[in-house]
Amino acid sequence: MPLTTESLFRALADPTRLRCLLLMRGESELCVCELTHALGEIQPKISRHLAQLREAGIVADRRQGLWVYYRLHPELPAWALEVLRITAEGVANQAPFATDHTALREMPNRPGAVCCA
Amino acid sequence: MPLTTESLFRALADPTRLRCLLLMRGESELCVCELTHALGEIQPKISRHLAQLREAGIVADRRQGLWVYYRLHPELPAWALEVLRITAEGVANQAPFATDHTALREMPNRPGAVCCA
DNA sequence: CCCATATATATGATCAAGCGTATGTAATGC
DNA sequence: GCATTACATACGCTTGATCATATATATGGG
Repeated sequence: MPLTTESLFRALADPTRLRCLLLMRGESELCVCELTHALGEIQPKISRHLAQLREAGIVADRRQGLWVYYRLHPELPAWALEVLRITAEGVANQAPFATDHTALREMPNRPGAVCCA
Repeated sequence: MPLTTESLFRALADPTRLRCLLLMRGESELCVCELTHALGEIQPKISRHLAQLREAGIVADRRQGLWVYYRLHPELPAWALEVLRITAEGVANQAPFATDHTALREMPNRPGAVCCA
């Protein structure tokens, strides 16, 4: 079932989901605890929104050990990626999007960094 | 109050509103009866959605005689226009968006055409 | 097997979205 | 003033979104 405008824009309409997507767009993939830390939200809230994005076909997930990594779905249509790109540029200087990337980079003990450095 | 990602994407998430916006993007401005006819929906439904778009600052309206003409708000930020452009291209061949433009052009007695031709 | 960590889901409550029908308002012409 | 046309809004209803808290599941290490 292809991605509809309704399902994409409904996903982007919630700031929590949009923040996650814009973070994933910058990094190759992110686990739940990284997103939880970067956004400063509680884990069940992040997990529920990620489940919605997964069910809509907007993100893909991959389990590695204890961690589940999320990334933009590799088969996302080009127009959806363009919408994300335009949005990322449009909100680059706005809260809370602007601070999410720095909060992520300042996170201690990031799983990927710990085991693969 | 500037347009937020939340208010824009929430507006685009409803197919009725998105169809109206993509039609307005192609024409200079459209009155309610033109949108009602093009979409094949009842008038109060169109009117309620247009009110939401107006309150969100996404469209502007202008009364001329009996008719109220709606257009994309002239102060819409560039990134919002870009999102609309990408979306219009992405769904150009999909129902119901593809047929809306032709349904509009085949409408008899369009107000603008009647009085100004 | 038991425990700790990471993530997912269930629960119950609150709040907003969207709908069709009915009615209100605004402009025009007679 | 009255009727007509165009548009807006109120009402009652149903459905769905989001949340915080609590609990379940999964993996890896002792």
